[in-house]
Amino acid sequence: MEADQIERVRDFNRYYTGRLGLLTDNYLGQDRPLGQARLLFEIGDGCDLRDLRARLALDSGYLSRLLRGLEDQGLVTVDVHPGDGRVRVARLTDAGHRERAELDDRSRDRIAGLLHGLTRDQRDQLIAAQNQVRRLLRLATVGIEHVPAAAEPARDCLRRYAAELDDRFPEGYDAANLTPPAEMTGEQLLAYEDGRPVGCGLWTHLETDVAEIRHLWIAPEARGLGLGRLLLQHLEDGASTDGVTTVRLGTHTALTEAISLYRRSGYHEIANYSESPYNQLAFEKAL
Amino acid sequence: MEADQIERVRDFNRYYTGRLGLLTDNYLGQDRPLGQARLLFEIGDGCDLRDLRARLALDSGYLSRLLRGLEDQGLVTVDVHPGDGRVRVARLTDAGHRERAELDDRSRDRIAGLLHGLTRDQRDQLIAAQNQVRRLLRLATVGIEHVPAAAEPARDCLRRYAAELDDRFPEGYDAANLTPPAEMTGEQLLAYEDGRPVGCGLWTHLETDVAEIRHLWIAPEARGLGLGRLLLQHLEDGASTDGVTTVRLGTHTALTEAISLYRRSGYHEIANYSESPYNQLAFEKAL
DNA sequence: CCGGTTCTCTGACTCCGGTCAGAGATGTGT
DNA sequence: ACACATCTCTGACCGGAGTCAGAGAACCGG
Repeated sequence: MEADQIERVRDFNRYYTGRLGLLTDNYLGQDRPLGQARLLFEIGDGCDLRDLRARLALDSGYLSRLLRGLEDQGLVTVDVHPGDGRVRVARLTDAGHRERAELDDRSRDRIAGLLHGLTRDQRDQLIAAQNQVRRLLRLATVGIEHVPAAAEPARDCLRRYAAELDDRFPEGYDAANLTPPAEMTGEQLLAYEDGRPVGCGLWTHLETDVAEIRHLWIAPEARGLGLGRLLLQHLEDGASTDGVTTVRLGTHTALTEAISLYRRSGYHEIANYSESPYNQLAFEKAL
Repeated sequence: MEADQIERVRDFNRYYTGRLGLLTDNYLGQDRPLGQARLLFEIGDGCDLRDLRARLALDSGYLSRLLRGLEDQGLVTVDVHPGDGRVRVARLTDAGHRERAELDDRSRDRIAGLLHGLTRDQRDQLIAAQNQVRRLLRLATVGIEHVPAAAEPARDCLRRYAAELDDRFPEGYDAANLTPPAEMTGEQLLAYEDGRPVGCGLWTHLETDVAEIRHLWIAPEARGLGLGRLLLQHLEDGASTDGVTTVRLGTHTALTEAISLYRRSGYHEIANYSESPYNQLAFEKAL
C-alpha cells in the first residue's frame, strides 16, 4: 500500500468533514439539540422505545429524557404498547411531523443551494463520483469471515438465497438442495457489512484436489459493490491453501450476473458434472 | 434542478457522515478531548494564540483553558511573544510532537486498514472519485461576487495576478499595465472560497456594444476546478445584460491554459486590436 | 506620561451528551 | 402464586464545549 494513497484519502476526509457542516444539517439549524432532532427522524410512524434504544445505542435514561423534552414541546406522544404493558411506543404528533418535514426541507434546501452553482452535467458527475466513492468504501468495509457451516447467520443467508432462487427459477427451487451443514468438508464464508450478513458462499471437496463452489450469493442490498468477486476470490484462496487445484461450480441459466462473474473471473464452461436439476451450466477453473 | 439529484447527494452525505467515525479519528481514540486534540494539530511549530483563536474560531477564555490543560500534561509551552509582550506563543514540546505524531499514526493506520480490503486499482479509483467529488464541491461552494473596482481584495488578487505574470513572462510584467480602478467602465468580479478570494476578472467597455475582458485569473490553489470557465461565463453574462454583443480579449502566448480556455469557450482568434506589448494574441466572441 | 486599545487570563455560568444505580410497573415460566 | 426477567423512568452524577464579563498586563499614539 502506498503511503501516498493513504494521505490522499485522509485529505479528502478532512475536506469532507470540514464541509459536513454545510452538508448534513438534517439536525442543526434549528434551536433543537441534536439528540432530539435525531429522534424526530428516527421515530418513523410509531416505534418501540426498545427499538429506538437499540438503533441509536442510547442509554434508557437518556432516551427517556430526550422523549420527555419532545413531549413537552408537543411533538411526540409516548403511549403504552398495546400488547406489552412494559413497552412504550413513541409516535410523532402532527406538529412533530411538521417539524420533521421542516428540518427535512431545510436540509434539502441547503443541498439545492449547493448544487445550484453546478451545471446539470456537473451535478450528474458529482453524483456518479459520490456513488463510486460509496461503492468502494462499502466494499472496503465489508468483512469476510470464516464461519462454521451450521452458524445461524450462515443458514439465514442460505434461506434468503433459496428464497431468491425459488423466485427466479421458472421451475422454483427446493430448499432441500441446500448443502446440509453435515456434508460440508470445506469452508463456509460469510460477508458482513456493519454486522449484518450480506453474502455467503462455500466450497466443499469433490475429490482431494477438486472443490466445488456452492451457494455464492450476495444480498440485494449489497449488489454492485464487487462483493461477489471478492467472495469468490476468498473461496478460491481458501480452497487453494487446502490443496485444491481445480474448482468447479454449477449454475442456472437464469443467474446471468453470476454467469458473467464466473466468466470474468477466469472460469470456462465444461460439461455438466452434477445431476442437480438446477445446475444447467457447469464451469471450471484451475487455481 | 431535479429533486432526485438532491436526494442522492443527501444520501451520500448521510452515508459519509455515518462513516466519518471510521474515517476522521485524527482526534478521537485517545482519551484526549477533541478541543485539545485539535489544538495539538493546529499548533504547528510555534503559533500566536491570536492566530489560533482566529483560525479555530475559539473564545479566548476557552483557548486559554485548553492550552492550560495541554501545558499541565507537558505537551505544550506558552511563552510571551518576543516582539509584543501582550501576545503569547504556544509551542509543542518534544512530548507534544510525539503525541501528535502518535495521533497521526493512529489515523493513518485506520485508513490503511480500510484500504487494505481494496486492490491497488480500486484504491486508485477511490481516490480519483474522491478527487472528483471534492473538485465539484469546491466549485459549487465558490461564490462569485460583484465588487467595486477599487475593493481591497480585488486589488489584492490583481497584485497576485501581476506577480504571476511577471514570473511567467520571459520579459517580465509591469504592474502599471493593470487596469486602474478609475478607468473601469464595466464590472469587476471576484471569486471567493471560504471567504478567501481565489480568482478575479473584469470586463470594461471598448465601445458601447463591445467589451474587453481583462485580468481573468485563478489563484493557484483553486485551479483545476473549472473556475476559470465559470468566471468567464459570469463576465460574459454581465456584459451581455449591459448590452454588449461582442467581447474581446488579449493574452500572452505564455498563458497556455488561458488560451485553451478561451478556445473551449467559443472564442476565435482575431487580429491584435491592442497596443499592449503583453497582448500577443487576441480573441473575440459574439454573445 | 496618559488614555485608549489589544491581548490574555480567570471565574462563573449554561448546555448538551452521556453514564449509573435503583425504583416501580409489567410480563413470563413454573 | 411466586420468583425472575424485562422495560421504563427518575435522580444524581460527570465531563466537555462554549459563552460572558471583567481584571490585568502590555502596547501605541499623541
